[in-house]
Amino acid sequence: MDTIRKPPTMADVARRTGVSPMTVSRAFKRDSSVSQETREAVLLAAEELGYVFDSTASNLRSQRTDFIAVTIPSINNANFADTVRALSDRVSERGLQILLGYTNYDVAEEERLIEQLLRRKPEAMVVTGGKHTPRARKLLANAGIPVIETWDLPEEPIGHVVGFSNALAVREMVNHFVSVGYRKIAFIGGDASRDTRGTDRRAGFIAALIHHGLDTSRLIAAGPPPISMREGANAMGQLLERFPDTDAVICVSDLSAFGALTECQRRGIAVPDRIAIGGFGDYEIGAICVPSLTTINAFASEIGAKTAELILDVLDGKLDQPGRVTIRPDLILRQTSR
Amino acid sequence: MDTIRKPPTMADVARRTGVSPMTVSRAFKRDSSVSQETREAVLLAAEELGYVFDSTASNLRSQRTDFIAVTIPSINNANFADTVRALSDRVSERGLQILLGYTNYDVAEEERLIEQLLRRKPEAMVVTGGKHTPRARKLLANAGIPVIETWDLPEEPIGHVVGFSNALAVREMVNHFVSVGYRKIAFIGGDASRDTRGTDRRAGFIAALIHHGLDTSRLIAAGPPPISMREGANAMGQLLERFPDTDAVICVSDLSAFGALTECQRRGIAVPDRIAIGGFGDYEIGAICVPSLTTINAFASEIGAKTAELILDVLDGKLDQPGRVTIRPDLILRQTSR
DNA sequence: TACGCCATTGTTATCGATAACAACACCACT
DNA sequence: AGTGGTGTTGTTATCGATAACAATGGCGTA
Repeated sequence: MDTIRKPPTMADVARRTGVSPMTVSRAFKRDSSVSQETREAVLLAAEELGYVFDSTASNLRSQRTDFIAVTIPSINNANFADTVRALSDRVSERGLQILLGYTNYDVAEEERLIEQLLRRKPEAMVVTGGKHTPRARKLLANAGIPVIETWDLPEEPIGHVVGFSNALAVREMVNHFVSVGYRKIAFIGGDASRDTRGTDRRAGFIAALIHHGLDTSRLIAAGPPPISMREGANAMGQLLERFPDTDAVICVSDLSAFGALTECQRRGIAVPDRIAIGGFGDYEIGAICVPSLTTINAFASEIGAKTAELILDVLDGKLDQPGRVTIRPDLILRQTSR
Repeated sequence: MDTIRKPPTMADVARRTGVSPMTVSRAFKRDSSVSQETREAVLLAAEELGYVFDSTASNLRSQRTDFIAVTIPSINNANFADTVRALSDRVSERGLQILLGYTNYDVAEEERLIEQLLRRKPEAMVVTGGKHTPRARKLLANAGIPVIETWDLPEEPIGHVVGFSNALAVREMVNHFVSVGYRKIAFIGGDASRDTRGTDRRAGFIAALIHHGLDTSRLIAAGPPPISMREGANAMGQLLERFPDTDAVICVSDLSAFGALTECQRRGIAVPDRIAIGGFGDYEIGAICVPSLTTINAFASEIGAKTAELILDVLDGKLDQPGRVTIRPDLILRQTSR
């Protein structure tokens, strides 16, 4: 009859191998000083016993968890997913694991999430964006671990930064649109208060129009983030009714831009001949759809990779002052605009 | 001058509040027996000291981590992201946190990942798919925690199952296509050995064609997974050259189906008049694109929600035998087919 | 031969919260 | 007054791995 037995510990493996627990512990580390022979014997005994290494005990004693905590606004967004993937790929080579949480584009939720993640004692904390509640800032600043803000260039960074200026990127698109002759340019984005990157992009849009002396009233608020394809399509419908003479529209992301494009297709409106469309983020869909989307490549994967490098450098003690990596977004001209 | 001081512990908070560490511990739990007065005093002292609860110690002593480990093939896939989000939303209400890893559609990588995740002592383990290496199966079976296989209906489940038959779902689409008159039907999917759900879908496709006495040679292998828009477009190009008289094509996902659609648009081939297209997964893009995509809704979010409910039931001791939740995918007819 | 270095292994105390048990005060009810 | 229950707090030992230090044996070199 099977009795419910407790799972084996290192002590059990040690007994079976005829060594001390400490030797078992060393055998499970990569580069520690155990003879090849002993290590193999230990690992064999462990496999036979069905031993599974217990990180919780290791974490407490060694005061290391090998977690990298990451917050992103949404798990369903290909841009953020790309960043996380690049980050994860890079740090997992070093045995570090991503601990992921999403904020739903809400700074209050972000605060809760940050507090929860910090309890797990991660080695570093990566947050998306540079706007946080005062308490979240305080928690991060006092956590005693490297903090990296991404996808933004905050004026007063908490620690390290790997990002770009959302406002500047959109401004460059506007400059291009104006240079090729568009004058009645609209913006489709989310409600102002929530998605801070979206708000920055809209601010850059308005600033650029003012700079060119153009009308800034063509702003369509597509609801609370995330603004995806459906919201983009609806917003384009509103735009066409409220400002029928619009000759170009810039959308907060490629997803909404694609939605807007399809709405034009449904209404038989020629893109780009009657209205041009610009997106943001260089999602796969923008390169594939017909006509393909003019957009801005923000180098999502590169943000993740650079963040990983920065974290590894800090953990290795190679960097003792806050790092600031600035990404330069790229305007990609395709078929939805001149 | 600031000396580097160690972060405060419960003992520090206890001293400051004038109570025992145990009382502090209770104050940080939700429903434990501390007076409202004491709790507030403790939390105030904690806040003043900048105390952050240390999960690593709690995890070891209580033998609970409140982690739910989850493996998905790719973090960049909206279907799996939907499942994880629904799962996460449900379990986080109960203080459980998702520990996510991705396998890159590779069972060997899955094995490594499962081993790594089990070391963290999760309360339950959710895996995507029902095909695993023998060692992975053994690790899961011996882990002593609830195991839930999803997005599949394995013949010999390890533990619980929340899924559907990929083969059957595609078979139903084929049946519909045949019933409305399509006869030369092709399939676009990934290379056979990798993505097991994709392979199941192709198997269902072939079985259905055989049942109807139709030609089964129109199979396009679009490379190793993930098969996304670009691969779908390339595969459609191949299909049109190798089997120009094809009258319908079923794609392994909506992403590849959309890519295929755009290739037709680039070549001026009428959809669905000259060739019909079917997708899989009911991604947002399929509902928005023009023409909209005929597809199969596999209820990704529902899989996550049902998985969460199952986990909570098991952890509450309300379920002592393996659960098997079968999802019934839905054929959604839209504009890319009759 | 003697010395010291290196590789390998062992011993002891500890990381910080909490399970299990004990104790105390206070109140209601008989 | 005595009894029992409830709500609140305290005490002690412990979860399982490992940091820090110690010890051993083998080998090369002077």
